[in-house]
Amino acid sequence: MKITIQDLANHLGISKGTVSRALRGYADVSASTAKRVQQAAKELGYQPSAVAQGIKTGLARSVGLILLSESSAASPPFLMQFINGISTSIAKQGYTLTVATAQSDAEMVELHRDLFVQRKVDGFILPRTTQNDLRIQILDQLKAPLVLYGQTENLTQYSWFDINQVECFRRATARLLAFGHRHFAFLGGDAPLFYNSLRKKGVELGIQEFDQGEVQLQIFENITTVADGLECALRLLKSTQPPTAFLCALDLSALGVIRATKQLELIPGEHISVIGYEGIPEGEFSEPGLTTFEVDQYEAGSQCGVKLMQLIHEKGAKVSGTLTMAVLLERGSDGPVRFNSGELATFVRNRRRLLSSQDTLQQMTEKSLRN
Amino acid sequence: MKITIQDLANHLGISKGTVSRALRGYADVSASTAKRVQQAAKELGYQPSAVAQGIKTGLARSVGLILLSESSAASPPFLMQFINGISTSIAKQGYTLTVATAQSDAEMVELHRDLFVQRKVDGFILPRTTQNDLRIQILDQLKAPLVLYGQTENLTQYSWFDINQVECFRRATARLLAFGHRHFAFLGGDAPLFYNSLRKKGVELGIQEFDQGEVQLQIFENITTVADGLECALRLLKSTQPPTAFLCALDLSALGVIRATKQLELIPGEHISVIGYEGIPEGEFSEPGLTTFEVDQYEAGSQCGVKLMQLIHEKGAKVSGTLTMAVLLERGSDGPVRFNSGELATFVRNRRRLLSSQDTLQQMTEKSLRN
DNA sequence: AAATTGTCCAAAACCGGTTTCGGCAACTCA
DNA sequence: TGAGTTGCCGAAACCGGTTTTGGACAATTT
Repeated sequence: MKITIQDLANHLGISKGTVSRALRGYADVSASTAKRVQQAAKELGYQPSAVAQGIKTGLARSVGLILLSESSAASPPFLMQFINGISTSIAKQGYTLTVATAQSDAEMVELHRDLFVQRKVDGFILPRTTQNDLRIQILDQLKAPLVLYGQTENLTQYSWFDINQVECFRRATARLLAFGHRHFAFLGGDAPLFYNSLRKKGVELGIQEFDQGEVQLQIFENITTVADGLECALRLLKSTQPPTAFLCALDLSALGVIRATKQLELIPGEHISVIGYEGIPEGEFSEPGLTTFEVDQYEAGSQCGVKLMQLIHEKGAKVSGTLTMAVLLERGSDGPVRFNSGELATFVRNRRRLLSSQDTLQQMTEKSLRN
Repeated sequence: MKITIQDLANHLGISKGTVSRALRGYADVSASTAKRVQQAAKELGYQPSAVAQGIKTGLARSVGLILLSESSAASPPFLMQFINGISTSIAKQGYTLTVATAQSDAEMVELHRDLFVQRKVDGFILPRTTQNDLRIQILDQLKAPLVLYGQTENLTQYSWFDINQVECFRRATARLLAFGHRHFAFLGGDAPLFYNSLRKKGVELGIQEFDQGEVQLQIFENITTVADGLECALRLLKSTQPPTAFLCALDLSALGVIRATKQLELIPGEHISVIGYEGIPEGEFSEPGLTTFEVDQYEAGSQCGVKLMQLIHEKGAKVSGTLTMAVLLERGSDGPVRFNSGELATFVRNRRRLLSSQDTLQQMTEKSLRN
């Protein structure tokens, strides 16, 4: 059914070795024979089996990307563009992307090991790096090529690509300080992931640079969904010392904060300020638009792919790290401070009284209508 | 570096053929030898190379999923769960998922051909099926196993999995008719894709069953984003014969409709009704929550994976189609009709007059403040 | 004219597995 | 005791490529 190199050789009346050398461009094949072979290969639609090639070269011509399925009740927004970037950048060298999902950290490690020892992939891209990443440990043992999307400790031994998140959050903080804000909340994301410490560090750095002893910062962790952000912001805004500026590690939680302001009939960008990070499409359509850092996930995937190709092909290739910036999208969710924390607390308290009296009014109206 | 079957055989002082047979569970190996081999394999961490295995069996133990990158400025919301479903269901038989992206339809077809001819994958899952799918044509020629996620014409020759979208939209339409709505808009999605015709058919069927000659239906196509839905709904609501019920092929466009109502200060579920399809997470957090059909993408991926495994392994396996239902999530965006189309038009007209006079007022205020 | 060099290709070895084949030793049965 | 089974395993063939080796022949040099 499928045509093999032997079929092609028979068809041309030459040996399969010659066919192979002709197709791979060796010099010891006459130009005329080479042309004849290439012609015939095209006509008969012959393409060498990647599997058979792999056995001699020891390469599967595929790279692995393993995702934790648990984390993704909502799909990681970055996924499609990231995959697209990887896939496109490695396609040039005939590589494809193998995607697998693990249900737990333990399975994650196993999967990396198995895929590599079974030669299903030649290397890995590791997103969502942690402080002490178990995947890195096992892949180190196996001497498997890897590229990190994100940073970790002891970075010098690995190739990696990342956004300068410390700088992003430093700038975001400086921006809000310049707007006059003095009471901050940092809504962190997945605590075990390295990005979280970087974003937090950026905030702390920004405040430290300013430092006049008057700045308040409250820090929260594991605020990863809209619901989390909503709940956290509601609690804070109802407190006696509410922050006037919310720095969110993730756009999703920032959208939750905006939703909380809606419930209290506060206006983001006016009564309070919110800045997110990632640049998910929904941020453009919230009311007001979410000020955030837009990350180019295609570029990230692409760079990771290129770096991994270098490690796999150029033996003795140096590892390399790259840090780029995300772009600040200035939309409407942040702005000059209007209330300080105390004033905001009072404002919210009055609003809630008003709202609940409206509720009561509405309940009374409805009740009277039902009777 | 990597341990081969020969290494293992030498280590045990037996032939590699015996090692292979022992590991694959042949009966003509003594129980004691088999145990010894398995023990040693575990200790030395030997796992057979999938590449080398593949050359004899002719299988790559991987299935292909090729995505059109152009379509995904926003990531297809379904992606992560779908991938998770496929990956998990095929992992049992040692299969992995190969994901590639194409930039155009032509490249899409090429990629399918090349990946199969090069034996990088043993079969394909085809999402986003069209009426006359080019991918199917080429894979037919190659006799490549395939499973459709979605339907197409001449379904009997293929294995496929799909949601009964006709029935979903028939029910949605019947529901809105029962609520008293008589003026409908159907906001279709990608016109070339087969799902679009199915969802439209469901709407038409629902209306036809009811048919008292008084129902109006306006149909639109290629409304695939929030922005599209917003723009389309604004235009419709400002018209002289606005629909009171919006049936949206996609949740994203339904969210756009809801946003349009916000701009006009209409209340979805009260002044108009909106129903979506897909069950994206954002639908839960809109105000009001979006009534929609929730599709289990994990299940979809899983079923596609299982069907494909059957086609690849059980030779002479029958093709099979499966149709399941999505679950209607009754949230707040639809409800009993309040205005008929004419009344709604008047209502909107008055609202707009009011809003623009507010705008003018605000402009005047601002102007006076500036002076 | 003989020796050397260069060109081109067939043959064979190899990659790491799987599977078939055949043979030895031990056992069964008449 | 001898023929026929059976259990177990080594040897070898095979899968579809790549790469090395070696040889035939022509062209060039001496």
